Amino acid sequence: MPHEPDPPPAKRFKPGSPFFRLDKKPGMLLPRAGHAAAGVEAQRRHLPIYQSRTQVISQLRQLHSAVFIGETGSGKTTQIPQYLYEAGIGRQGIIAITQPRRVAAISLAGRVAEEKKVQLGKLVGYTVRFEDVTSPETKLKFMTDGMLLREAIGDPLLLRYTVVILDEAHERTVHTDVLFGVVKAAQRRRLEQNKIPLKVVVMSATMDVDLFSQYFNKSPVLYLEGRQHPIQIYYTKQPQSDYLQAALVSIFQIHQEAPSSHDILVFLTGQEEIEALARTCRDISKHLPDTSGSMTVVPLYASLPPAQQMRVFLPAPKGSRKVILSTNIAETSITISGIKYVIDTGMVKAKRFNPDSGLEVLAVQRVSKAQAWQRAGRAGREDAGSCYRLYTEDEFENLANMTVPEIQRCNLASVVLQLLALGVPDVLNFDFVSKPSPESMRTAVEQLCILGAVDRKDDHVSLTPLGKKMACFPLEPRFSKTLLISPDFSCTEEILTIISLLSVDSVLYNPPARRDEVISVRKKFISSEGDHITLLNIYRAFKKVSGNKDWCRENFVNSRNMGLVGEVRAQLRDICIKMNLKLESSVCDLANVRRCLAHGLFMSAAELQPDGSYVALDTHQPVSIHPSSVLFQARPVCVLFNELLHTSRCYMRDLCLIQTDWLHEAAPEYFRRKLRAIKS
DNA sequence: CTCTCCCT
Repeated sequence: MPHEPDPPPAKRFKPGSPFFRLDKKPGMLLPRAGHAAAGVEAQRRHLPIYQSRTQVISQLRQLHSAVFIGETGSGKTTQIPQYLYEAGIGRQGIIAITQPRRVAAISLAGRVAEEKKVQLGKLVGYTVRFEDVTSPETKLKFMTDGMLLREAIGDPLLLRYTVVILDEAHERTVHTDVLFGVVKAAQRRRLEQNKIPLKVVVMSATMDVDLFSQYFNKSPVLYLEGRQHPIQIYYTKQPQSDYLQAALVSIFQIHQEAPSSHDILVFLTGQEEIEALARTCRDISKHLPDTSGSMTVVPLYASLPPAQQMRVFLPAPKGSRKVILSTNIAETSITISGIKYVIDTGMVKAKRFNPDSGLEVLAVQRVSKAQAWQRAGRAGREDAGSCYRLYTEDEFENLANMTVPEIQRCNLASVVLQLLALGVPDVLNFDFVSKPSPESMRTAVEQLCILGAVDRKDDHVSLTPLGKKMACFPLEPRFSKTLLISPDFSCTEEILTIISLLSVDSVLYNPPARRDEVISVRKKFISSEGDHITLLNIYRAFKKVSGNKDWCRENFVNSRNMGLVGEVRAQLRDICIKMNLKLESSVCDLANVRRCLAHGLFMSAAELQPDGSYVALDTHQPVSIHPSSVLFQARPVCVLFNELLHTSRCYMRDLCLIQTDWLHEAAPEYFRRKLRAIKS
């Protein structure tokens, strides 16, 4: 290398402030409770929240809406629902507690059922997609936020519920954000109609809850202290130009100095980076003197097969240090015990949405302060820990306070369709906590118009009969549309399979280290008609061996995701049957299947240009075939794509070969307008 | 010449 290497950043660490939040708002300040004893009841009494039980109950009795700030370990999520129930608040109906993630809903319900000494599914239950463990006796119901939203379509006033607790509100998922508006409207309308009132409780782990409080008519904010152990924060003295190099140096500095039982968790941005750093760490640790002890490097990201993901929970061999290299999956979704050190690169890969181009951009960007605190917190779950931030304190101060809510970063077609199905009178002016831009709302309405899901007269938007049917499917509008027109092409069974495959994470597992093997084993499934048909072939082969796990391993198929495909397919098929859709199969005529796809997905099409490049027909922007596509080497004249993703270039992912004239027969008016737009 | 993460 021509340049002198950067001096190791870890040498320049200086101690920062320990992890104490001094900006506590007035409210209920609780002393730290002693250590939890055995016995479920005793453990409940030892939670920090227990000592303010009476206050919490009396507040909740009086208030229509309340906002809680609860630190990690405060016990808010398991205790507040029980306090409400035990105090007889909202006994006429059900207390719903929403979670952004399925596993959280399931495990919390299990925990509370244990505490109440009842069988799960009786008094305490949960509802997530594909699983409803509730009964008529259920009064405390943990559910995913998406599930409550689905239920709201049939019951916009949420009349089954007397209390809705929106937990993890700081994460600002689209579902939670839409629910804010739904529960607020339900609360108001129930009051107007003299129905049983709806209590709303918002729970957040971060301090900046003014927005929530303002939104719910300035409802009071109550503070609950947690049981987070102190975390020493370190910053670098100088900004780092290469966060990977900085991470590497920090890992080995800790490795040289700390006892081998102290595990390290490193936050990185993606699979490729993680696998590369894993390789480097293993190489270096092999060449260290024996005195420094060995190192067990474990990669962690979502597309890893389940068996490999489980490795993060296994203790390292005696005398070896566990180093986990993870994406933001370890920020919230997966909790690993024994982490003493967190190394935060300060970077994350995240999606942004450009409403003008309709383009989603996946880019490496800086985390928010809230995210940085979340990452640091992963070091203090059982004991005091340390967090090494690979950026300066100034850089930290310049980070955004909160991550931009997802609703301002995604395509809103589904959201708008859902709101219309809920009977929201004026969608364009829906009362969001954080408004998405008017352009992205307009883009969504326009997309739904083109699909025939909505009618627009001046500023009034309404659902068409087709749109009403589309909203019944838990799918993106373009997919429900494709499914609904599939009987015209006598291929509903094939479309069900393809859409299920496209709406879960990829069923293909591509370990970079075994690339040649993957290519040779996948050959037998590949179709010159594109990725959709290739996926269909894989699904059919999977069915033929009845989902055999060994077959999956040999063929680099992710069996968990493939299992999910089966569940999604069964659910969609049930909805089709309820709608009296004719379920026919077009086993051999796959051209017919592709023609059906063209009729539903015509908005995502691209055409080959004379110079060999591609242009998206909707936005006219230059696009390229993603190298993972089976059509990467081919030069198809006209294709559909499942997704546009802007990374190093603007890539089309999952392509399907089609004929250009199918597009014109599918949406003549739309393409006539597009042509006029090109000419002018 | 390559894919953050959830969810109905």
